[in-house]
Amino acid sequence: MRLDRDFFAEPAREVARRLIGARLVRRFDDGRFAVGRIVETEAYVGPEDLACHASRGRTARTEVMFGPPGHAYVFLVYGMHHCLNAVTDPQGRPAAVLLRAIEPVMGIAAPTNGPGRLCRALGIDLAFYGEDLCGERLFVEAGAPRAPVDASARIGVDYAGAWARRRLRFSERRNPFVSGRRGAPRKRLSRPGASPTVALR
DNA sequence: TGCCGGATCCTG
DNA sequence: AGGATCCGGCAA
Repeated sequence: MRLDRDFFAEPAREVARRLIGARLVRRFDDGRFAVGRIVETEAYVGPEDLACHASRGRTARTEVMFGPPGHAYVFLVYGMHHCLNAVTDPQGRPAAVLLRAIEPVMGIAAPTNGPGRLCRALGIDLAFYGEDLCGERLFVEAGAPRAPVDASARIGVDYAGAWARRRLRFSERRNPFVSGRRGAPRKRLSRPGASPTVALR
């Protein structure tokens, strides 16, 4: 069942939590589909949230967040990567949920762990700014998480003071497609004098 | 009109 | 650990 606009009209935190396990569907112009289970999200809860772009006012870039929910807020970061958000909350209250990672289900043969990779894999760029997420090219189907949903601090928003510490990031526990530490621990193969205990995650 | 910084990713 | 790379926002 496809998620309708009412689903997105709820507070960003709720929507972010409920999107874990749902399926993101991208329909390309040639009719082919790409589908992924959403396994990681972040809530940007409103103008008072110093990590939310809308906290710096209503501008051309943030305009879509002030409009009706269920539309795409896409922006460019670091000059090369796109990020896909779903606008949430009732119209007039600017808030959104960043889609950070999906688990490939169908028609995906590229990394999808991380917001930039997700957009690249699905062919999403600034042309999708304002796209209706209850439309034909991009939509979401209901689905439930398969494991407990963890809440943690959002990534890359250290500048936001106390807001950076709020646990507004949601991820499906132990899902390997969640962004962040990939595969084995970074470098620590053996520490001199370390006890021979096995890897500690 | 110019400049600065970023909700990231990849390579060395 | 550092560089790529470019758009929006704000200062001038």
